[in-house]
Amino acid sequence: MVKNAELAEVFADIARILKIKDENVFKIRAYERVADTLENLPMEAETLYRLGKLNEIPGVGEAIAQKIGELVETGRLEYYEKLKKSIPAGVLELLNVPDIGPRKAKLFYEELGISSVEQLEKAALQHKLQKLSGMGKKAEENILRGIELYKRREQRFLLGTALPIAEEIVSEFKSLGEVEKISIAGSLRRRKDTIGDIDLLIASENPGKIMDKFIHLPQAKEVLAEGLTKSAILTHKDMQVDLRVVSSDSFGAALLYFTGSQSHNVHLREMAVKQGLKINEYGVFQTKDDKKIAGEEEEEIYRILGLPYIMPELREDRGEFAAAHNNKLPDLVKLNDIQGDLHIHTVDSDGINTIEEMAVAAKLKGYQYIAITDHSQSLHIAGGLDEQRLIEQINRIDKINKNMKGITVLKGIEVDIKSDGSLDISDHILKELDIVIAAIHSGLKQKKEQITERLRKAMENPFVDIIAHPTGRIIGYREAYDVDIQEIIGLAALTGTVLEINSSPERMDLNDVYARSAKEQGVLLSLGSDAHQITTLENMFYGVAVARRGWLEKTNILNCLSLLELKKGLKKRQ
DNA sequence: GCCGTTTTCGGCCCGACTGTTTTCAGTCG
Repeated sequence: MVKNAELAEVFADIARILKIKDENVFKIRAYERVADTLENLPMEAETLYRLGKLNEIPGVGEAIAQKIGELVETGRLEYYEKLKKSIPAGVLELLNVPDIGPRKAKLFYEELGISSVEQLEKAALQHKLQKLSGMGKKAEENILRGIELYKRREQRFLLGTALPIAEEIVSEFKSLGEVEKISIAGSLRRRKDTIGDIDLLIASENPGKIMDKFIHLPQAKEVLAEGLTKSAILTHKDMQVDLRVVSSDSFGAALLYFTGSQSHNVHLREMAVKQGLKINEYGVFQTKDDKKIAGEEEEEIYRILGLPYIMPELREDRGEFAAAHNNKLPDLVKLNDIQGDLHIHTVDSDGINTIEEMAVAAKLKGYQYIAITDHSQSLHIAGGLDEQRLIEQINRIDKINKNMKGITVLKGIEVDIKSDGSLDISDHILKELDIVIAAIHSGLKQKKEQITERLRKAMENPFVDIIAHPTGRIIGYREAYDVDIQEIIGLAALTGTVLEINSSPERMDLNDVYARSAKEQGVLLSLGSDAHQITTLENMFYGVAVARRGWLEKTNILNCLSLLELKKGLKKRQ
């Protein structure tokens, strides 16, 4: 089985090589686009190939379909192998260094034989680069600086890491009188699960004062760039923050532009051209007389193009334009649509607060209910409950519910799916619970068929309501286990099992793409904070972010239901 | 290389900044 990620890498690589070979830019863009599409496709391209449906993937035409076929059938691609022979892999790596694009990479390789970042650094230190045509002293210095940056910030940051930092900076600016408007932009505003850098946008008539404050922020370790419209700093965590200042009447256009995504912007601008309009970061202009007709608000820009407002989370060019055109945009779920939290741990396993403490905190958040879902016995390391301790917990929760007003505590468990697919709590006990979530925590390296089979067995159990963190990924640390996610979604639909969007920022699992696919197949999703203490109940925010990026409405989410409706939505207990 | 309520061929978003240039190429978002 060839994974989409592998296909995507091949096409991204092809695009990079073609860049250095100075090929047609539109051909390059075609490969880049298809790489991006494949990476975010909910289905395996191989499956589509077998069904003869590759042409349904946007950006896949005859030539690329043929290449995917060759990769699937033979595991390699002759065209790609040939290309690779012409350019050393290290030269492609040079493209990852800021300030180095295809022209410079080619120049360094052809003139000086440089084929790795290390060699490039050495050549720069020996001042060999400045002698090349088109280069100079400053350009060489910038390359050394770029290499430094490249070494330090190769990784992406979790949404949950970047957002608090961004919000802290925003709040520091809000007190400044010169700030007319301020917003987070970029992928952070689109709530992607990982972020490359933080983009901020401010409307002000006094950019000098704004920039001065920016480069002197306590968070700033280093100033990377300083200008009147655009500056950049590096925080102590080596996170880059870009700030742009525009005038108030361009704020909407600038926000639209800096929020992206790139492909959303391109699509939007292409639409505008067809209507005799031009969009840039200053506004919308009529092509015939260059008259500005919008720019202050994002809403008016969409409106002029005949579109309803498109939420930032949807701006990925994954069908939002067609939906907007047909008035079929989803009414995205909001944080306050959430009526309760269905994945919570306590001191009874590896949490640090008691059931009562979690319940009181949840009540303060306005929840109607929470489910206590501690680990089960197989997870020794987490102090998982055996059947006796679970029964004891059930009794305790009954008492708590008698005394607690304003919130209902549901009796639950995060039951372990063992490596043979059986559960480590017996059915007659599970039957006594209000809600059962099942999850895989071991045997993560099993073959796809085995993992899929384990999950199938769990879903077919009449007492299992929810599958927790269905792919098992830990962002930046552990890949998802090998599972046929489309089969899981199909089985969820068939068995009436709910799939979780685990809201912990390092999981966010299911992710946006799969959540959307689940919705389209009529599967209900549940949002669980997976809180192990009071403070992480707040992680629900990140689950909502995934849900919104996955086009989910509140009707698609189990815990947007009232307690009464929730019980109807779960599997029936005999 | 893809794509089509303007096109099956001729298009394919738009501008800022930087550095090396005497008018522009390269890179970035």
